[in-house]
Amino acid sequence: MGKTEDNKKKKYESLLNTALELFTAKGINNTSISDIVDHAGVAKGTFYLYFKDKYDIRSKLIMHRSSRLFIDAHKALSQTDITDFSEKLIFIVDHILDELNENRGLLTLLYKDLSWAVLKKNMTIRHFDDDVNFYEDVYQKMILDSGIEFKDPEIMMAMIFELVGSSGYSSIIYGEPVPLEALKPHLADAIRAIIKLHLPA
Amino acid sequence: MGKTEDNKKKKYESLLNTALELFTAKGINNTSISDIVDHAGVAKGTFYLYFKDKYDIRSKLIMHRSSRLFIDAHKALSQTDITDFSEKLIFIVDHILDELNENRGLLTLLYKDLSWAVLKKNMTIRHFDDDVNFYEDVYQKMILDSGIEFKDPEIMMAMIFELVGSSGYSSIIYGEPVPLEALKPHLADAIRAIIKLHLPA
Amino acid sequence: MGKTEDNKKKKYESLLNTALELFTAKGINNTSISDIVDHAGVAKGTFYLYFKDKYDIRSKLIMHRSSRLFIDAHKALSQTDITDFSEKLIFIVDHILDELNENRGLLTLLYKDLSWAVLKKNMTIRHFDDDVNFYEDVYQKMILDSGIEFKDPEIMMAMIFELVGSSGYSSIIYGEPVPLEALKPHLADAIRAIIKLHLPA
Amino acid sequence: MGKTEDNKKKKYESLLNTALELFTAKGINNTSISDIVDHAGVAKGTFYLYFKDKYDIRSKLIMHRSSRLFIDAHKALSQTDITDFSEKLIFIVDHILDELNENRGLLTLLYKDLSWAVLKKNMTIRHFDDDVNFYEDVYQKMILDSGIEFKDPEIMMAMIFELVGSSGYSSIIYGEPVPLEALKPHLADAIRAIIKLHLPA
DNA sequence: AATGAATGAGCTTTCATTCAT
DNA sequence: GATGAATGAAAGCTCATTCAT
Repeated sequence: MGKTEDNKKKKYESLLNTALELFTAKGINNTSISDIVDHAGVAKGTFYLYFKDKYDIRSKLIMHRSSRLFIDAHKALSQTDITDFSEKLIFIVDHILDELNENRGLLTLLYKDLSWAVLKKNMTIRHFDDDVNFYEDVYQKMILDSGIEFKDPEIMMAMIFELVGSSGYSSIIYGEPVPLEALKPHLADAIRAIIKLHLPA
Repeated sequence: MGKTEDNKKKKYESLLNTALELFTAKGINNTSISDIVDHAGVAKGTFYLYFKDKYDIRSKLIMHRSSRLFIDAHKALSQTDITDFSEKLIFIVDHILDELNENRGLLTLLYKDLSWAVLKKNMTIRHFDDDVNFYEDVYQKMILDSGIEFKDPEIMMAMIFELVGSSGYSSIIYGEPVPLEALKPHLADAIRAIIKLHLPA
Repeated sequence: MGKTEDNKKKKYESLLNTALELFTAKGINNTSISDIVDHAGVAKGTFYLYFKDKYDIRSKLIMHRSSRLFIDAHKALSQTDITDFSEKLIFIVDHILDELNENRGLLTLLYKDLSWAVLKKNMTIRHFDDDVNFYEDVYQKMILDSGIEFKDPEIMMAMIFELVGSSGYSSIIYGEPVPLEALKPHLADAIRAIIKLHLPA
Repeated sequence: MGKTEDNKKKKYESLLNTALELFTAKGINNTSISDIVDHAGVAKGTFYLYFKDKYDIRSKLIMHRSSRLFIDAHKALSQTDITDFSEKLIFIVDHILDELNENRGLLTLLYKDLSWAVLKKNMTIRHFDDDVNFYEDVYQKMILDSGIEFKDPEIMMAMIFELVGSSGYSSIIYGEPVPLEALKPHLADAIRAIIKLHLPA
């Protein structure tokens, strides 16, 4: 890799990381591009070499970071000996919720703009070498491995995703209706119940 | 009510209604206070007599409008002869989703800032004479009427609320994972399953 | 006139006058709105209360100042006892050229954007109380007074206007093909010749 | 011509042609050097190897293109059997106006910065092998051929040039005071009248 | 000669807020 | 209470120019 190429990557990543910090700390509305470049130590014009605007860098961040959440959860799962499909999914859910609980800034960033629809559409774009498509690479493989022929597996996944995301957000950020640890078993029950609804007759 | 009093109310409501129109049409970020007062036909200074800022008027709007959604749904329910608790809840859910489907601007406004936590906390403030507290006035009464002693009724309601809100949003706005009409039966099944989980042993 | 009203007029005129000074001194391309408001002693936002942008203030200036040139020339004419139509026109031309020769900044500002087409179209708008429509108020009256029924009087006027404006500009700014005083008699001859072409058969 | 030499010429001309396209399409103020190099397919730095700035490339363009107008007109003239001096000039004028009418972008580019003064001064610089000096190579030869000893032939030419340029611009761009075809005979008459003024006694 | 990443001064424009009337 | 002219900080964005490669 040439010196220039190297430098470019450095600046690009510096901008991404800085933006994440500021977005999670102050929110995107209160973060200006001047803020970002100042903290990243690059000139203002440089920002526009890599990103269209604030919302461009945000969406790149969201996709990259949400991918990482799924990858991490999946890695952790592979080091357990859980075999049941439901329990696998619950493990992943718990793992992701724990990570978000540790990093509430990230949760806030992701939550506002990450629905199942957005995730599914964008997960196919690999922003970095290690981006993964959860729906295709992980979820569908898990279903295949389970040997079960679910009815409407995508709707099933979408409902679980929305339930977990939305309830998890409320629980972590507001402690409502109960704190995360208290919510988890209820979520697990609900997930099992939703999966059961989609088992073949 | 005096003439002055009358005039005050008029200006106040003009501001509220105009803000709703503009927020739903252009989003809150792209709506300025100048926009609001211009369209409302009052002077700029007048805005500050009634509201602290843009976010103040928004939160007042959200509470008022979400209340109305529940009131309308509940009124419609009272004109049916549905008696089963699950079916009542499903009726309310369908009714609200239909209204939001008709008014997607409102959905967008409400969605980002309306979680179970916010709703529960704010529903106790009556902004207008006809505001209603769904959780206390409607939901708890429905439970009482059902004669069932649910386990953790608030967690049950919260999960249903988050599942419906989040999935409904994706479905209405993006058509993902399926359009609203196709989603409804799946949501109904999921709601019944969640309720079942909370039936007394 | 109220105090506020008075103040408004003051600021508006301050902006106009300052803009003229700067445009003539540095050219419009090298004059920023910051420049204008700084020199005019008003806040930046104030500029936008009165003008859309730099080009809006320019066009208002052009119309106002070109009107004044014609008014001044006409006033001066009325204090002579010239009766012949051609000589009247030549007097006006000389007078205007002399004024522009004294104020080359104004000439530069006017020249690039003031054609017969623009002048005719805009002269009907009265930007200030004393704006005058040269074509309707002055020129047509002069024709009437002359008692002559010219062929195509508008084309005649347009050609004279363009010839004088364009040659005058070159002469004043570049001294080409000859300095103004040397050019005047040639222009006078050409004007008489053009007028002669439009005399009735 | 070596390969490198060849390549240089190619880049230079690519820049010139691209600049002309963009200037005529969007105006010089709205054309950036980035625009030019992007469309020309060369690197940004390369621009500065050949031109000082935007205005440098413009003035080179103006001279080159205005030369071509006169060359083309003169070539066309040589294929007619017009012998009279006035009619020759009128033919050239008509020819140039027709070309500019077909290419209004070029007209706009030329008009703002092309007075008799500029033309005369710059026409002596040969930017390309085929550049021609209208004043020296064409006009003075035409006068010689006519056998007439005009009074002040340069002033005569300058006035005709300014009259035609300025009236033609208004007519083509704004249709004022009349469209080009209607203007032509009036211009021809005016040209003949001006020439007549400069015939020897 | 040619490149194009990087710069940062400087631009236009918006807009929440104030306060004299 | 109601007004709306005035403010000026701060935003997003552009772009001519440089210079290491």
